[in-house]
Amino acid sequence: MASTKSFINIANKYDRVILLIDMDCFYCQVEEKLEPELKGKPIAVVQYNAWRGGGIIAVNYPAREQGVTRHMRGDEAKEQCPDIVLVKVPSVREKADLTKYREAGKEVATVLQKLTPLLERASVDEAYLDITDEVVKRLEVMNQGQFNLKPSELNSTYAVGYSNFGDYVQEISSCIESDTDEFDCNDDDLPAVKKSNIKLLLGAAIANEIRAKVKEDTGYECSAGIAHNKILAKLACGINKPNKQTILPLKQIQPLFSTLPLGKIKGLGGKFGEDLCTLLNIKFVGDLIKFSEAELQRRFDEKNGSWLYLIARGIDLECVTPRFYSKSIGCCKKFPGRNAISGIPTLEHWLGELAKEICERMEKDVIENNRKAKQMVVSYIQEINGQDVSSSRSVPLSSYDLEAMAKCAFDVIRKNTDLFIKPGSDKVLNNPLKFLGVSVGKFETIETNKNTIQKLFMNHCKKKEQEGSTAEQKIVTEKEKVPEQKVEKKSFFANYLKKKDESVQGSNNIAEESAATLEEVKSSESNADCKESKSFFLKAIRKQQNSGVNPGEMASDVQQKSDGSSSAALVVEEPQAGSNTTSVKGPKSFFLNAIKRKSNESDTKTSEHPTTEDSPCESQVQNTKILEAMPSTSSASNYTDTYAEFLVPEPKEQDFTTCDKCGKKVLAYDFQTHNDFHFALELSQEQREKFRSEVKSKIITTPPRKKSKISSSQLNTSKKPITSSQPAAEISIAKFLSKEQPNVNDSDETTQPTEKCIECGNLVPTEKITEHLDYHAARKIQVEWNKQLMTEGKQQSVGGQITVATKTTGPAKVKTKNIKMFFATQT
DNA sequence: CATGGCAGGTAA
DNA sequence: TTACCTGC
Ligand SMILES: Nc1ccn([C@H]2C[C@H](O)[C@@H](COP(=O)(O)OP(=O)(O)OP(=O)(O)O)O2)c(=O)n1
Ligand SMILES: [Mg+2]
Ligand SMILES: [Mg+2]
Repeated sequence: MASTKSFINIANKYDRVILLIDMDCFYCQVEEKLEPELKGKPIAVVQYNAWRGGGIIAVNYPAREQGVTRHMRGDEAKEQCPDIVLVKVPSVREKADLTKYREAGKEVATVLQKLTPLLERASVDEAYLDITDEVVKRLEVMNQGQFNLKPSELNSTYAVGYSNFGDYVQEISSCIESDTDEFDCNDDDLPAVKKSNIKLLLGAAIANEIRAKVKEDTGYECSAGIAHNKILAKLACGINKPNKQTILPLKQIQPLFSTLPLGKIKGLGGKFGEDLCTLLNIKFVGDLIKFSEAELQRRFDEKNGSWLYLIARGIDLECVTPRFYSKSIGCCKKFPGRNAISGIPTLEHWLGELAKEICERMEKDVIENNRKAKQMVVSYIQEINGQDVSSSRSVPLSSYDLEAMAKCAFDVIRKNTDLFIKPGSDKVLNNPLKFLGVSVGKFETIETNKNTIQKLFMNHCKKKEQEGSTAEQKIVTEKEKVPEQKVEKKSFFANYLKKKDESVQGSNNIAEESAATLEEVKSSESNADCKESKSFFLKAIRKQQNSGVNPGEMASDVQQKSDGSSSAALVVEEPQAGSNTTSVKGPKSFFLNAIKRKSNESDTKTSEHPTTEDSPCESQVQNTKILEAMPSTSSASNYTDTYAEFLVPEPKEQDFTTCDKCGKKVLAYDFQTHNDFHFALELSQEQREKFRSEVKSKIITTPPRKKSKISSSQLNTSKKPITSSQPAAEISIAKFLSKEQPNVNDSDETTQPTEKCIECGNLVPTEKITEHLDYHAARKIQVEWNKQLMTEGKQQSVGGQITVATKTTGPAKVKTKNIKMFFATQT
């Protein structure tokens, strides 16, 4: 198994152009799209509004203006902003269900994937895109004299360090012209540094196209960061939001870092970042630069030390690893405080609910992605002697059956708990559970008899295409490994599968996992075949169609090692996926009692249950025979009481629930405990005494109250200082310091081969021609830019054009701004 | 007792 | 493999 992450060579540190696309207030946008009347109003998305109005997990921008933030309770938000509309996350099976946001995220990612092969989803609402290839192509087009970048393509773009974006563009050309400010870049004298700004600018144009397409296809708005690596792209993205994009130019990194709190860097926002600040007595990212790599490695560890050393310099070598689908499917629920699960029937109930959700999502996943999870992980937190102890156990997963999974999860917890059942009882847990989680992962592609051979050939054909299209990589040996006797069929399969590829592409069935790895991808970039005016989108689409493979591993010429990347095998559609053994709803029913009783008695509980009695699982289970896998659960006792409050997912404004047993009014969030109390009452007197005495002793022996969490196996970690050093490359930057047009041969010191520039007719050393052409490219950008500025007087139309480009009907801002404002001033 | 429900990555 | 960290 390739260890997920891979890294580029440091020599290519500035070569890539990376985008980070992050949706604006994503869950809110999802809700606004579903309920368009919400647009423009302040809204927030909450889950579980019963307690203090629920917890806010997303806030739209109008609401942010009024000071509403994530982490607030719904009630606080109402206080802060009385007009706010609180939208609830759907509750399914008495727990928050995030399906609609996952689906929306996938919809967006699908658009991105179509445009950019090398995509890594980083969360439900963001993705990294490596667009180096496309940028390089456009650069070549520019250098051939077919210039195509217009200022309007850089609408909504910002550059860190420039209050007016036009200044940035202007400076790019003057920078290349006079070259003097390459001085402050005491970095390697790489041509990459010179190309940096132009590449980023082209990246911004591409980002704009991508964002426009996302808006067009999905209706959602997003922001983007444009930089030479993932860390900086992510950082940049957050600087201007919403619906904006931000370039982080090389030369603005250090100025930015000098006042940027360390915690703003992804990965340093937690304890590690805190430790860093304390141990090194620093506050800002820029403060890191004074430490040698060796010292950082000594104080932390080798890996972190090197990483920090580079980060301080704005360098991050992590590849964009192509990944569209998640590696795991999980769900979990907390049972805080007095909601802790203390009865076995309650535990069974919740494991059943969690397993049910997992099963449903897995069934969708198997159809969509043609893969099966091979492992299940059960996580839980139990309170032991007043301390929260978290554990997780993994088990091999062979069946997708709800009951089997639930029973398995139950057994896992039981077997890994020293004292599972309270002594003297058969239903009371010795250690209340405060958290339950079930997740599945370790997916493997389904190999049916039918498609195994097909895929074999598919992969084979793809490899062949790759070899043909990229470079002179042979791997002939591997090719010849294919059984000879099947050679005849080969062409047939190739054609057949190619067709398949195309149709499957459209439905985005791309599996990222596959075996083919190429050692070195040459950065030839000498392909002059693609003609000028072909659109980015057309090219992207054509690329996809040409090879059924996810072109990810080829996508970047600067990605020298593709060991961690994938040549995705396309998934063959399987019309009868459901007919397999996957959805066996057998007669065995571990939790039948729980489910049955819930159905039977739900009407006797607090009246208004919007329950799921008609769900196929339950009705089916009801009609099947009982197999009592868990003897201890067989006896009656009204355990539905123990989770009754969760059967009322929407208690509206009722903070109180009436207890059926004693008629008392009980705080809703105390109800589970209250019912556990009744549950305890039903136990024998003797058991109860025991129970109480233990509770007492617990209270007595519990000192002031610790909030610490511990794990079942305690061990102390110590640091491992390892040192190594690395010489820094020193290359002169003098050769970039010419005046006027750079690189032009003004003296005859030459035995060098030269070339006549198609732009200016000057003779330029052949090896410098690209660089020289960059200069012209930059000039042209400026000229175009200035043209735009010239017509400022009547620019209203242009401004309108630009703002209308996104088709927003909303508050028509910017209307009366002059053209400078068009480039958006930063705050 | 109170963000909660996710998901990915790493050390040991 | 498990516990923990980090971030959305
Ligand atoms: N602690 C968190 C953070 C975020 N989310 C969800 C809700 C968000 O809408 C979505 C994306 O998270 P972001 O951090 O990207 O925040 P938003 O997209 O909401 O806002 P922004 O415009 O700042 O990106 O993930 C969540 O459930 N819990
Ligand atoms: Mg977002
Ligand atoms: Mg995000």
